[in-house]
Parts: sequence; structure tokens; C-alpha cells
Amino acid sequence: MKKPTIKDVASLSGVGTGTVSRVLNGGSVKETTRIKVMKAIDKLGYQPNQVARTLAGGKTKRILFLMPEIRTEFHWRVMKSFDEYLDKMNYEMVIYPVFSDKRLKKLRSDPSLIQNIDGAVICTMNIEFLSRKYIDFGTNVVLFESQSDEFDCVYLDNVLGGRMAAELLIECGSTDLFVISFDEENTILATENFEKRILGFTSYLKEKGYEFNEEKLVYTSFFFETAHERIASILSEYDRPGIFALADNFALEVLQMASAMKKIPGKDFFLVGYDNQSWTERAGLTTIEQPMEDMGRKTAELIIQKIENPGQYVQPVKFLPSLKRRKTA
Amino acid sequence: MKKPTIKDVASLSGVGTGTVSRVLNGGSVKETTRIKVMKAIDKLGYQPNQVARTLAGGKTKRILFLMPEIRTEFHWRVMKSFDEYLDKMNYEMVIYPVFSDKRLKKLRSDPSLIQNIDGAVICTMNIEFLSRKYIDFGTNVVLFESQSDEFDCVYLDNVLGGRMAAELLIECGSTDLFVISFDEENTILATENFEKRILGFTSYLKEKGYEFNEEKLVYTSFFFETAHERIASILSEYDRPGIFALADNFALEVLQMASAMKKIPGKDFFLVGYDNQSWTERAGLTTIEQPMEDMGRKTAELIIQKIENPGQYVQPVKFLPSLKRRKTA
DNA sequence: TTGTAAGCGTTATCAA
DNA sequence: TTGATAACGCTTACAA
Repeated sequence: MKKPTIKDVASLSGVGTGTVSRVLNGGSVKETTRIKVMKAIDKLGYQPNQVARTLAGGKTKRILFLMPEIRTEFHWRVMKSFDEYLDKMNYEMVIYPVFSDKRLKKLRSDPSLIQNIDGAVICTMNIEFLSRKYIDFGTNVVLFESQSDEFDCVYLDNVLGGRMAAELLIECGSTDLFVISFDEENTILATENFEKRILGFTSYLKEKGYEFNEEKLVYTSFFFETAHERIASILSEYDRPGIFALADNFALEVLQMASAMKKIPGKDFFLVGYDNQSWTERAGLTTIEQPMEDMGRKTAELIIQKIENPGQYVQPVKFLPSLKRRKTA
Repeated sequence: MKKPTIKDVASLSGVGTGTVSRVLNGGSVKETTRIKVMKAIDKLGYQPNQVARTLAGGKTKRILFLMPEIRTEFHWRVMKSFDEYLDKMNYEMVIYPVFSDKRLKKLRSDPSLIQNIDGAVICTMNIEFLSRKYIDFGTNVVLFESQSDEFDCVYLDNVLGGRMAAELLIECGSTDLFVISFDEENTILATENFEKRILGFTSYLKEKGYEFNEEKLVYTSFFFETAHERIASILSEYDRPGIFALADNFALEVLQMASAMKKIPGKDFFLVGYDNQSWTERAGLTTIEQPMEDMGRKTAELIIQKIENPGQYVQPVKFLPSLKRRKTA
């Protein structure tokens, strides 16, 4: 049995297709006819054909979410919250993972996906890839986790986040301060966010007369923690060292090593993470919170706003980190 | 300036739209006209409109990849490989993340995404959600990481994987055998894969007369390793215990604890992981390999095959695990 | 407030 | 091998 079309609905309810379309899209129709039409729609189980709708010039109500290979809790929670708001507003999210530079080029050359969208969110991507010369979305774009004055964008004040971590660790009495960062040469990713955290941290230290040098910057990797030895030596060689982990993941590595070495967090050493991932509370990890849900939601609001009221000024939205103080610092 | 359409191409090259369409879709056209048309396409920078194409009954060349919230290396590598083959065959992947049951229901009630696809791959999802009664894709479906005789599917022999791990650990001389599994009550995920690994492991043990009970099953969590204390006690209390980590991630936790406790893998204890994630070689972790790239590619082949030759029999494709023997066992 | 009909950009059918 | 033309299912003037 064929799927019912707008014509079927029209003839069953004894009106023209235009009227049905108006019912569907919120045009002005008499209440009694609206009800008639709705009944017919219900009875037939009619679902508008998006493809036809798009071709006829309607909106797709579909938003593209461009993301690099991100497997962090942070990004998933942002995405979930983003999607939830979209859903509430009757929009739909389509994800396009940018595994590689090549895939991004493909997106540029093959506009079929872009033809189908009302807007796009570009997530945590290197600014150089975002230039209009590189990809012309010909559509509404909001950047997430990068700054730009060419596009609307949503980001967190990472410099401030770094400063807050530094301030707290000094307050705890640490004089030897370390940063655990990560080692990644993925050119697609926006690494500026990490750099800013380090910048905030070190500049605060400098202001307060503390020393920081490259040696105190420890590298690990996102999914295979590789800094065991370095961490073990920091924990055993220094007196109450202060450690700033640029992501909660990295802090976990420290906690594990410490647990095995019988070092007590908040006493033998101090530790501040970043993100406020869901497990950190249970673990008692002090961390710099990013308001993931708010950020995701705001991104959704922004893109929908742009779609529905075109031609607005570019809006940068800056979120502020906040301190979740728990046992480790 | 408006985008050029097929009509523009037709008139510029002095042929009918039908001919242009045939050039585009591989119908039979005289070589000289083909060249003429190609030149016009090039000159205008013409790109076919996918939406119109779809409405007119053409294929979208778009495949939906339905996935739960998976942040593992395994799934991303499978996805990459899947996507790469699709790309080669001029198909396109669209990801639909199933954050929750609710989102799956939404997919069912809102067919706009499904209207746009030629086929769907359903990844690592609980079989109960896959019943035709629940979602009618009305399209070609291939299951990844679940078994079914209703759908084509691609999966690994996890029972065999478990057996291989057991065999190796016994061969190493361990008499106390442990499994590290994970604690997850996400009802959307196909947990059968983990259960089968355990089944294979324990049944082999039983055959060989080894004892295994619930106490030897240690639970941790995927992204926040929570089994520190259990692992520490296993490592210190037993003589050369054998540990089977149901995913390489979990093995990492063991390696870290061991490193801090000065226990030497492959000597003081034996450890077998699962997946053969990229970092395991560097870490010297013995592991049960899943051929991720092959599996992703095969999944792509299968779905394209179904699309292009409809009405075939249901094909289950079983992959075999293999042992990557390194330092830890 | 309504119905009619002209697009939207393709593919597919059918004569020529 | 071709060109003309009828779908495809919708939105949106325009006229009634």
C-alpha cells in the first residue's frame, strides 16, 4: 500500500491541497476545516514528505553538526543537550564526523548534505578550516568551542579557567606546580582551548612570582595514559605538589597512581581537573566546571535564532567556568 | 546568481534534459554528446540537486548509521573504515546517535530521515529494539555487532574470543582466573557481546576443571575506572593470577595499578585484553584482536550489495578473533 | 478563507 | 541514441 500524500488528505477531507498545506505549516484556516483536515491526517497516518517539501522551497528543519573525532564526555553531553533543545523546537540534528582533512574537503565538494540543511554547527575545529574560502555553507553557521568575529560562536573563557586552577593550588600551599596536558597533532582540532588554559595558569603563576617552565608541563594522551612514570616521580619527589590536569581524564590517571602509592589527595598533593565530568563528584575530584548543558543549549538557541531571523549581527557568547571544590584541592 | 540546473546544462550543450540525466547516471549516450555535456557541466560548475533527484525516484546514495553513545576506539575505527568504503563507492554516511530510548521512538515516528536514505546500519544495539514491529525502516538494513536471522548482520565470534583468552592464561600457568567486565545498564546497548566473552571464558575453564565463580568477576566502568581496590588486592593476594579484561580499556587500569605496585606483567601476573586497540602494541598488552577495519568494510559491502541487488537472502557474516600475543601473557 | 495551478529539479517512459 | 513530457509531493502565489 502506498504512502498517503497530501492529495489523499485533501480529497478525504474534501478540501484542496493548498489548505492542507496551510494546516501543516501554520497558515490561516478556519477552525472547523482545520479539524476536518487533522482528522483525515490522523486517519490516513499521513506524514509529509520532507524531500518534496524541501524541493518546493520549504525548510528542512535539519541542522548539521560537524564534529571531529571526539570521544569525550564533554562533547557528548554538549551534543545531547544541543539535540534536546533542537528536538523541542522541532528541529533535527544530523552529525557529520570529520575524521580527516580529506573528509572536510569532500564536504565542500559534495553539497548534497548541505542542500538539505537549514544551518550548521561547527564543533571544536581549528579556525583555519573554518574560513569562508574553505567551506561555503551558504547557510547559517554557529561555531562551538572556537572564537571568531566572522561567525556566531559559543565558547568558554579558558584563560580564566586556567587562572582559577592556579589560584586554588597556590591557596592550598603548593609551591611546585605542574600541568598535565595532552599530546595530539590532529590539525583539525581546535587546540587553542588547551593552550588558553595553560596560558591562564602560567600567567597567574608569573603574576604571583611562581616559577613555571617547560619541564613542569607533562604530556599524556587522551585515551591511553602514558605519563605513569612522570606522575609517579612528581608524587614522590616533591613536597605537596600542585597538579592542574587540563581535562578530568588526565586527573584520573593521577588519582590512580596516587591510590597505588598510598598518597592522599588533598594532603600529600593537590589536584585540579577540568570539565566536571560526571564521575568526578564520586571521586571527590576538585575541578573547573564547564557548563556543558548550558553551552549545548545556547548553541541550539543561537542557530535556530539565526535561521528564523536571518541577517542579524554576529554574536559571540562567552561562558564562564566555575570551581567545583571537592577533596583533592 | 542562481545555481545551474540540469536545464541550463541541457540548453548550453544543445541536448535535452533526458540526455544530460543519462550522462549523469550512466545511461547509453553517444561518446561525442557525452563529451559535449561534460564540458557544459564543467563550465557551469553544475552539481545535481540531490533533493530533486530523490523526489524523482532516484537513489540518495545515503546510508544511515544508527549508533548508541559509543565513545570507544573500536567503534570509531569500524565507522571510519565503513565510511571509507562507502566513499569509494560514492555513498555517503549519515550518523544518527541514539542517546536514549526516546530518541529511537522519535526516529520511528519521524520518518524524514529515513525517507532520505537507501539503507541503514544498526550498530551494537539491543536486539529487542530491532524488531520490525518497533522500527520499520522500509529499507535495507544491516546489523553490526548483533546477531539475527531476520536481518543481515556482521559480528565477531565472542565466545571463541573468550575461550582463546582462557586457554592462553591457563597455558601461562595461572590457576586463579579473573574477568574484568563493566557495569552498565544502558538498555539500548547490545550487552550480549560481553556476555558471550564471559561465557566462552568460563566454559573453557569448566572444561579444563578450573573453578570460576561470581567473586572472580570484577566490575569496572568504561570511562571512570572504579575497580582500583579490587585490582590491587588481586595483584597482591594471588600468586600469578590470570586476568581477562573484556576490553583493552580495562586492562589499562590493571597495567597502571601494577606499574605503581611494581608488579611485572607476564611474570607476576598475566593479562589478556580484548580489541587490539592502537595503544596496546606500545604497551605490550596481549590481546584478542577484533579485525575492526575488516568488519567495518564488510558491513559497508553488505549494505551496498543489498541496495544494489535487492531481494537477496539474509546473510550473517561472522568474523573470527585472533590472538595478539605480546608481553603480558 | 479557500481552491487551483505553477513551479521546484530531477528521473523515467515512450515515441521518434 | 535522442528529446519531449509526465510524474514525484510539496509550497506558495493568485484568483475566487
